[in-house]
Amino acid sequence: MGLRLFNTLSSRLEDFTPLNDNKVGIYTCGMTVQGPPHIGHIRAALNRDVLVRWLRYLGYEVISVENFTDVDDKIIQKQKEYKLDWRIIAQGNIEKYLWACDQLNIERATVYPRASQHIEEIIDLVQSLVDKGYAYESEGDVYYRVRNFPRYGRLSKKSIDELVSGARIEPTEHKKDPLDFAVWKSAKSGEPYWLSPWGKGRPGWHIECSAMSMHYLGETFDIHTGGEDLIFPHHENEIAQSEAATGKQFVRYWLHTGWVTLGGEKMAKSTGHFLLIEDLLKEYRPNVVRLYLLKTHYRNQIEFSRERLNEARSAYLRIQTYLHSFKELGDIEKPLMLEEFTQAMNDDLNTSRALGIIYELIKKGYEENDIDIARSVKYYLRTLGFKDEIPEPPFESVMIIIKEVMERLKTEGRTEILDKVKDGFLRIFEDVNQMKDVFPGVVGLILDVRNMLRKEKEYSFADYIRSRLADAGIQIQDININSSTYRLEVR
RNA sequence: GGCGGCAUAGCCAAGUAGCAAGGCGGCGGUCUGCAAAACCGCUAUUCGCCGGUGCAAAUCCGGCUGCCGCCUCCA
Repeated sequence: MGLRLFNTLSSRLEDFTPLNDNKVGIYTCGMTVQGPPHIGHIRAALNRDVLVRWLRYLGYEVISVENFTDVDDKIIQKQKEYKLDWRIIAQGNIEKYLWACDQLNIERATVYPRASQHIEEIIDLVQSLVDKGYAYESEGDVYYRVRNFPRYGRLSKKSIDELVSGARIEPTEHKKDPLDFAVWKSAKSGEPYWLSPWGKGRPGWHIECSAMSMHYLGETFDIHTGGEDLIFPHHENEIAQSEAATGKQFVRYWLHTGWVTLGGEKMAKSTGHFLLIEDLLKEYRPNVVRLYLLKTHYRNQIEFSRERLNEARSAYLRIQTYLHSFKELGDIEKPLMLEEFTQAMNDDLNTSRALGIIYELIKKGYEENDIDIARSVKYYLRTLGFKDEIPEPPFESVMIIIKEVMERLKTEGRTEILDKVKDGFLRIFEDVNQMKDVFPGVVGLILDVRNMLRKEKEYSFADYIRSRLADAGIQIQDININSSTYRLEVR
């Protein structure tokens, strides 16, 4: 069975078939960039990343578009607040967002259009809505006439009549009906503006996504993703605008990501109740954050919690420990348990189940000591977008440690061991071309010294060496009294 | 108030009709001078509550309870 996705439009799982052969167009509602990204934004981006990766894995050619809404009421407010041009604020937040995405190994979208770069398309779209009678001008604003679009509410499962009670008209607005929403807003003095048939103004929120998505992906395209909170009114309005203008179906599959909550409540910029991704990444490795987020199915709510993140860190460490127990891993063409993994991912991107398969493989890997199992684990981690992490040998630290050890041997008068270390050094350097190749030999030498000390029950010295190596990111495991092995920590 | 979602072990989380994946934690063990390491084993006769359908239900239907969200800016 092929890929099945949960479509918000139908509220059910549907078989996925692209509009054009194997080409898939995806539009993701990115941020309104009046503030820096928090973990909720990143969850949505990560979800898109996993989807795009999986579609490509299945052999589809994907064009992925993710927008930045850089002109809206909020950013204009910030401009006044900070006395900074809105473009500076937008640029700063866009950079932070892309930085965080890169950190998390979220593949870049094919294109990142900004509302302000597509004013022409937006004006054309507004004009076409006016021409068709779906929008009207009123004192420099242009409003979409919701009641003219019978399918309004289909995505969010709302009826127009239910909406009436909640709808309001702000004192600054000139709507004919409280349900109507602005597609073009006239500019007040000091606000950014573009020239339009309705005077100086700027796009309303919603219209930019219709204009940009159709510009890059066509009037009908395959997948539109975003956070659950965008279903209403944002995506509902996008559908209304786009379908009214073209007379065609706008989007075929609507996918929505569940919340990240904090203290049981939804994170939101508007309430100041959120955790910046920048701060989170100071505490947790990107792969740990990815594991934490993928452990729950994308449509479910996730409670943000350090305990959960710490759990993810333990689990991640276990995966890494397993993989790093192989010196040279290599790749595999056809991994084990491929059918199970494929089924899980095809079932609406069930990453939770997919991760379960990875853990099963690791367990089996230890039992059977089969390198193909480790290669399969690596293969699946990559498929899910985890960064390959190969620990850097801490060469400098090791050189400092061996110097310390030699000095201590000297002061304690252990010339016998000291001589062995010197001999060992000569042997290491006899057959080496590059300094970094010396690393395993030097660590081995330190471990030999430690084992000699252990044999003599010089435990405090031995434990000192163990702890110095641990400081440098080298974890020792004693096999027996004569030999020890080590593993490098990923830092 | 209207609409929608969720409720599975100590915690997290898959599973949507046929013996309850997995992770974290905990306990026991192997190894060890010790271990914070590593591995192995154990850890839900039961899926919020009540009733129904059915050979069979966590899974379908009805009711109840609790939590969350949307209806206003929001990923």
